[in-house]
This record gives sequence, C-alpha cells and structure tokens, in this order.
Amino acid sequence: MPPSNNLASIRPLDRAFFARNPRRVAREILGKVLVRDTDNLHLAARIVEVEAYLGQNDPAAHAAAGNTARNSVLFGPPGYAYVYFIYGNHYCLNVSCEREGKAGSVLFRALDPLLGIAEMAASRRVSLEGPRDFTKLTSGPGRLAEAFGITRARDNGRDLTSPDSGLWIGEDGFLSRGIRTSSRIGIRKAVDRPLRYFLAQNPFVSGGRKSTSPRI
DNA sequence: ATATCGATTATCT
DNA sequence: GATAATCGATATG
Repeated sequence: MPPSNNLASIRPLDRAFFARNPRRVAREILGKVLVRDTDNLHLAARIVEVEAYLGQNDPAAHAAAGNTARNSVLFGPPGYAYVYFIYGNHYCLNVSCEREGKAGSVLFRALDPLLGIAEMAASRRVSLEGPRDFTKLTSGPGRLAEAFGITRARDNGRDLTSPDSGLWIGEDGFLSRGIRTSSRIGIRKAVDRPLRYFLAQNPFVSGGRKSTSPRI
C-alpha cells in the first residue's frame, strides 16, 4: 500500500488499541500516523520511534510518584494526550494506555513527515533551503511537538482517538519493517529496560540506532 | 564524529 | 534549591 498522501485514507485507531500494556501499544503504534487537522493546520506524519512508560511501578515514569495535577491524564482512560513541559524549553507528547486508574503511556520520539511539510517547518521556524539536516524537522520528542504545534495548554487531555479533536492517531495500511528495541533515552532511573521501539531503517529515528535487545 | 554546556520553568524535596 | 522522558550551539578530534 502506498504512503498516505491525503487524510481521507487514514482511519482512526479505536480506544481498545490503547487499553493495553504500554509495551504492546508502543510496538504496534510504530507505522501508524499522527494527524493534526484543524482550520489552519493539516499535518500527517508516520510514527517511527516511541518509548513505553509502564506507570506507577516504573521508576522512570512520570506516574511513579502517583496522581498529581501535572500527570493526571496518565491515570485517566486510554487514548488521551499527556503533554508535559521539560527543561524550560520543550513539550513532549504521550498517549495514555491501560485503563482508568492504572497509569501507563507511550512517548512519541520521532515522526516521518507525510503531509504539511512546509507547515511543519514554519512551526519549527526553520528553512527547508540550504544544507540543513531535513530529519531535524521531526526527529526527537521536542522537535516533533514543535512541528505539530503541540503545547500543554492546547493539547493536554485531548482525545487522540477522535478526528473531531483535531489531533488524532490513525492507520493507513502501512506495514512496519525492521522494528528494534533499545534502552530509553534521557532517563536516570530504570535505564536498562528495553522499552524504546523504533524502525531501524528510518532516517528520522533520533539518537542511536543501535539495538541493545534481540530483534523483535 | 563526539563532547560539553547553557537555556529556562514546572514540579517536587 | 535541585532536577528534568531536550535541543541547539560551540568546541575539539
């Protein structure tokens, strides 16, 4: 099946997709499509790198300290956006997993742009001219959030299963190839767990492309 | 190509 | 007061 070149060919994922262990959601969400579809923004990009955060029993997860004002979306129903602000500079996007009362999420780490590349560049305030590395458009959690105009104020708690919300996740028949795993990036606790999932051949994958775990 | 560092603020100890 | 699920710039091999 050819790559998506229009939003009409993308079908939203249902809530049951997210109502599972974050490891399973992380693996299966690779190759799916993140869509921003509002009055003035029409973006789509393929999900090529994610990390699973396992909830209250995962020391690296924001949910580890329990339900707070910041992370309460993680403890709500599955399929909703958890957006947090980090390092005084950047927003990062997660989708809630599991079920109401049980935290768990998947962090989006890299996207491969399909639609609205010029708009993404404008959101990132970069030019597409010159020798600039094109993958910097959506490679990395902070970069992809900026490309999609995602902020906590606008998007935290948004329903990612509903096209009506303007930010949602769909599938277009793409079959993921070369899924690999590694340890998660940028964390200090539980560093050895292989909870980062990525498409090894995709140029937008951030950081190291080396797997620390067997092929899956 | 890898290393180091400053930015800048919400959140928690 | 310290830390953080990061990025971009600068320095150095």
